[in-house]
Amino acid sequence: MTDIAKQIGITKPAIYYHFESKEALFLAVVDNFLTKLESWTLSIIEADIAIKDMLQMLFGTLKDAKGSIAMLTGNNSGNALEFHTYVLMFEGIKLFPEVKERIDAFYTRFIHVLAEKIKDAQAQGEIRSDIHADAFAFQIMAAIEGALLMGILNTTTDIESMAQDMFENTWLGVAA
Amino acid sequence: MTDIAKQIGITKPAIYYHFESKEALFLAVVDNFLTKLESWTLSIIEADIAIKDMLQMLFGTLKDAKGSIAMLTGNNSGNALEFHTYVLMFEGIKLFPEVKERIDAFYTRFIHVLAEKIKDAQAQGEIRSDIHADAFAFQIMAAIEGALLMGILNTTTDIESMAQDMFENTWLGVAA
Amino acid sequence: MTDIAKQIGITKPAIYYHFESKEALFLAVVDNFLTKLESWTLSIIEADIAIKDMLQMLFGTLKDAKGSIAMLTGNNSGNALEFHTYVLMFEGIKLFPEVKERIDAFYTRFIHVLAEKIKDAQAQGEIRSDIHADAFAFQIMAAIEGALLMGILNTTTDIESMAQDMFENTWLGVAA
Amino acid sequence: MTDIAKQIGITKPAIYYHFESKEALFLAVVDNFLTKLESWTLSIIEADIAIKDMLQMLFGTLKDAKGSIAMLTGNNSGNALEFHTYVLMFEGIKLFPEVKERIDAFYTRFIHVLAEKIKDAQAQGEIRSDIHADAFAFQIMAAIEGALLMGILNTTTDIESMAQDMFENTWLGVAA
DNA sequence: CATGAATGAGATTTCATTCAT
DNA sequence: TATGAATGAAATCTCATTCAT
Repeated sequence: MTDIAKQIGITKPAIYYHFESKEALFLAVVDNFLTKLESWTLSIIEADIAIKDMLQMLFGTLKDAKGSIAMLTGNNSGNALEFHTYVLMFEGIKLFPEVKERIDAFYTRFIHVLAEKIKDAQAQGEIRSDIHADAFAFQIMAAIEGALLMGILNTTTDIESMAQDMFENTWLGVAA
Repeated sequence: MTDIAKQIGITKPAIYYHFESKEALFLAVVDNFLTKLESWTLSIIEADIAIKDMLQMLFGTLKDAKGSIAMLTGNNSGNALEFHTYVLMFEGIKLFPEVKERIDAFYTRFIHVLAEKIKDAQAQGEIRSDIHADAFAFQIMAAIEGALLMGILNTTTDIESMAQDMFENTWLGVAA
Repeated sequence: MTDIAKQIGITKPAIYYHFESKEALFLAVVDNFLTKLESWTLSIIEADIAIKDMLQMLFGTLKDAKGSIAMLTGNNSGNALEFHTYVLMFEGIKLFPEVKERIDAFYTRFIHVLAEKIKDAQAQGEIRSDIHADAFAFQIMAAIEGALLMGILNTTTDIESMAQDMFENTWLGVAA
Repeated sequence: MTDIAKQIGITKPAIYYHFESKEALFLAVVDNFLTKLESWTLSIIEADIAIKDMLQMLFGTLKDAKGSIAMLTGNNSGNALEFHTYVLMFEGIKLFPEVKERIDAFYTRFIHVLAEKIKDAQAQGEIRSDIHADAFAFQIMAAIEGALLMGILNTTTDIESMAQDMFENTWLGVAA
């Protein structure tokens, strides 16, 4: 709390005027982040575009992961930010069951919507019919989440440059 | 430290007899985990088996993620373990530059070895030659890491049951 | 720290609000003492008075050593004080190089100023010219410091009563 | 105790085999030092030599203060030793009334013996009769103690080179 | 005589929180 | 709204001493 007060240039009691406790402040931060994350993600996933373009967009987010996170957090103080976003989520889950449930629901919804899109595309003949649609939706989500995580854990590999190739590999494998 | 001492049935000073500080103890834990993780992972990735079998094995780890982590940590006290393994890694990275570097090197090596396997398979005619091999290796790693992460963040979806379908989708897409 | 907090009627954390650490608090105490000691001593040594009167004053400080220290420390809780002043200085030297340097400079300056006074007095014909001036300045300082120290180590001998005789012996020996 | 055990290359319990407690060990050290100091000092002060030669010898100890202390402590690990000898005495006084009394008696005896010598010398016509003998004995002791102390506190000034001049100043002043 | 591994008691320090103004 | 100065509770760490072998 001392550090936060110092950073924003007020005193500790002033923080307590606005927030009941450290946990309440923290929850407000997580809450704010999740709200933005949800609306941003849904704006992509519920867009009325062809499946190929949607996959392109999804893999495209990897090309500017830093920019996206800076937008979501309202902070672009650089490199450590993505890392701290993960820490934020993990701490949030540890402390608040409601955060855990919300993140859970977020993913479930994301995967569900994407799976429906894929099934439509299969009906439409755009995607091979022998692909397991639910697993594929999950797989896309996992590949993107995993790539973001590895962008933090494996700084030697440059993900941003791989995003396009990953998309092409994926599309090559599922296009009807 | 009080909790740890209580758990293992000794007094706090006894811990300090064996470890210089709380951080040193923590580093020893992370170190131990990483050492096991590295040797286990390399035993898979450097096995002399067909690429299809290797992919099958890699996705197979998702089927018993809990069991694998229990083995690596020597602890099978259940559900929260995978979650805490991530927290362990994140804290380790936050505190020790050496841990960050080690994890980075681990992934780089993993991806490199896998990419070579894939290129060999392409030369052998087992995998389509129009697949971007480096991106594909990265993609496999990311999909598995992402799936593990989502196993924690999205408990509603049952990954373990999806592992086989994910493998089939993947192989369908790349097999020559 | 517990004892100090109790003595001054606050809690330990309150001390830490004002001082970074136990050492910082200790340094502040030593610093305060040295600052007062320096200004008090220089007010004597740089006074514009005859050498004989100055020597008289210097030996005179021995007559009320306890009072002088009580003044410098702002504490007159009696007997153990002089002893603790030495402990303070020794601990200060042990812990902080800056304290060592400051005390060193203090003595060097004191001796230098006094030696100049003595040389002037020799030129003036007040002090015998065959006296080694630098050594005599040092000797005065040493005799006074030594007498103060012995006031602590040898409580059987009553220094205060000897101060006047010491001055007379000294003056007898050097007066022209 | 850990440091001491490490220094002398044994384990802590081994120290406790030889000494009841930390304080007992410390007292043994102080005791050993004081015993040597007493016999060494008395061998000088009770020597059957002319007063002038005795003063010469006393001031002479300043010329090799480091050597003398190394001899008394059985340690010649250099510079910090004199300093620690003072710390030893002060701690000893703080902890053990018997040490305080012993040091007190040591000085009292020293001064008494020296004062008698001086009175004899006055009767003999070697020293001016208008010198206050008791104060002079004390003064010699104080000058030497003070010079030793300043050798530690004021390292800028080189005492060893001043020893001879101090003696000459002193003798000049008291010789009949 | 000696040791590796402890321990009880307490020292220093931290930190979320609050009081008085 | 805001602050300087605290505080209760607990965390990390130290250290003289001892136990079991």
